[in-house]
Amino acid sequence: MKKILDMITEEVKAAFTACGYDEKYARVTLSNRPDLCEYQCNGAMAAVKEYKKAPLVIAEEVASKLKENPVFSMAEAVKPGFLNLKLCNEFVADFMNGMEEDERLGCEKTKEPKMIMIDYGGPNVAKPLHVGHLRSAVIGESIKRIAKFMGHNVIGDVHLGDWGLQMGLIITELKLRKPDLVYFDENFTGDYPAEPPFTISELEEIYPTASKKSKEDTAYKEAAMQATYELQHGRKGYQALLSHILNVSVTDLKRNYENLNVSFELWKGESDAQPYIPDMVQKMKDDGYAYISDGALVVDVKEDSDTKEIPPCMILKSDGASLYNTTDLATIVWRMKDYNPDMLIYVVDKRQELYFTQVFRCARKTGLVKPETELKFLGFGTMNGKDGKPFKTREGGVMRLENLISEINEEMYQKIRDNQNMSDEEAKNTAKTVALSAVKYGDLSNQASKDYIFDIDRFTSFEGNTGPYILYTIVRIKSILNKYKEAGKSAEGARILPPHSEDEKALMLEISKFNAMMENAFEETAPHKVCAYIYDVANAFNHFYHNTKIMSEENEKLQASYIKLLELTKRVLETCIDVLGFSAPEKM
RNA sequence: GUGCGUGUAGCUCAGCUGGAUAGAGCACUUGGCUACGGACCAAGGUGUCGGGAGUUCGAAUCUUCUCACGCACGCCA
Repeated sequence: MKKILDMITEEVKAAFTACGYDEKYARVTLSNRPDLCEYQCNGAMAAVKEYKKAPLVIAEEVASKLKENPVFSMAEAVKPGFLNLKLCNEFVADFMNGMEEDERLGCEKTKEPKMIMIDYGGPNVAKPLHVGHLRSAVIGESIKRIAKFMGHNVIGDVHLGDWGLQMGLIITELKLRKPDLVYFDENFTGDYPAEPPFTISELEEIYPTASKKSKEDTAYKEAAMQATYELQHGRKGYQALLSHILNVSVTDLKRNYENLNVSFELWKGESDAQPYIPDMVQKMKDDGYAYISDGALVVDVKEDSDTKEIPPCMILKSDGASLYNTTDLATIVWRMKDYNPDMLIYVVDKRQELYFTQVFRCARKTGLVKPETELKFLGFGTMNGKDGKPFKTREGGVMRLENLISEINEEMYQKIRDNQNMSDEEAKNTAKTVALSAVKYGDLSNQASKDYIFDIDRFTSFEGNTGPYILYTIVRIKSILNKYKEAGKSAEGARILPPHSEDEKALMLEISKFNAMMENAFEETAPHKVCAYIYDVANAFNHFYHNTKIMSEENEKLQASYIKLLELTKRVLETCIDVLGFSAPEKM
């Protein structure tokens, strides 16, 4: 389905042309004076120079042409040269019916599906998720869903931090505690046990302990570095341990992400990129891109247009070891090889922007990616507490994500239990659903790139621009639809009639923006646009709802039309919250 | 020091590919409930859009200077 704005623009273009003006002046926008009109065109004022006529004259000519057009119920020229437009009710109703009949609500899939890989999540194995991981997961998941909805092939990769000293530390600590384990016996040749020698909670305790020790004890640290080295150079027992660590950790991570309604197609880690490093580095050397600078192997990534000196991208440290850049580049290698993506999106803390600029340029320069492959850095801002400083626990420590979520679940549970008579079980599940909407909507309704203040009280409120408010609106619609059904009625096959009130028309006009909004949200990778849209729709619906008695409407056809409009509203809202990554309960 | 980002109502945020009177929510005041779910709705006022200059018929939006804050700037990730 065409976008409503495009349909209107076409009509206005025709009018401009018919009056002898270039159609480029016929750009139509949403009215910024809803009291005066629904849509407007400011082209007459811009056309003054070319045609040497008063803007009002031009606007009036076009307006009189448009008055003959059945699409518009009003077309008038105003003061300096504005062209104010209102849509004909029948036209709007047709558009609603078009959306209603389409399973995609009038939003066509892209004609050129791309293979898009999204790198988000970024947890470290053996370390619990903390609040710093929240944004990447929430934003990445939403971007993924928006892209999928638009018809692209999308793969989310969690990109585990499973490489480096942290593994050596865990092995070292474990060896100290349980030296008799077969993993430490270099002469062992049999099969290693299938059962891991630790639980997730032990693992989560081992790492910080080891990390702390290594900072105080140099011998300990050296042992850990040695273990890391041996692990990375094929020591069997250690590799068996690594896979245990991975299994235990990933199982736990999956459970945590599931609670967030976040999932990944790929659970690859930094370690998966390691096999690609030697060839990649060799090729960079052979091609003459990589050279030694201050002992390290680097690739220049400066460009003439830079306003600032961009340091070279480091490929290997002066001791020959790989580093973050190396792993990320090698990750690009396998991603291109296995999936040949048209676009790679990184949902990462915005402070890493310079790093990724270097990595992207290096990948492009050394031919790791196709010239047309799009590399996109989607940096997000910090999640701050009410004091405007990075979010911490009351004690000032790093907040575990799990704790944050259960805190919010609990708060929501209290609210729901007090207000609804439902079973405890049901209240808990509903609370989880609503709490997730609070967290995600609270995050996504802000622009990703900005820092934002995580205010539990505000996010969990049922009033205002919040997730719960959106859910409440959906639940309310469901309730009416059920009542209608319980009354033994069906709106099957009914048409949405032209609006009977200003409120109803306003709701329709809001709804009609759906396809344009979704397309835009994808292009700008901007979930907050989806939030803004559903908030507008929810508001428009509530106005309409408040002024229109639906169940007591006696005209059956009109009532069926209302029901259809409600169903459409519900579908639109549900589709939107689905791409945002949460869902609505039946009751709340 | 250099570069990037941010600065809009008391608070939290939209708007930023130039348009009419700069918008929401929260908070505050007032009014409406034995309810198609009042967790709602209606009404009320709040602004040197950080500041100056410029471009333009027209600037929160574009250019430039400037102030404040934040972040990043080769062997961490």
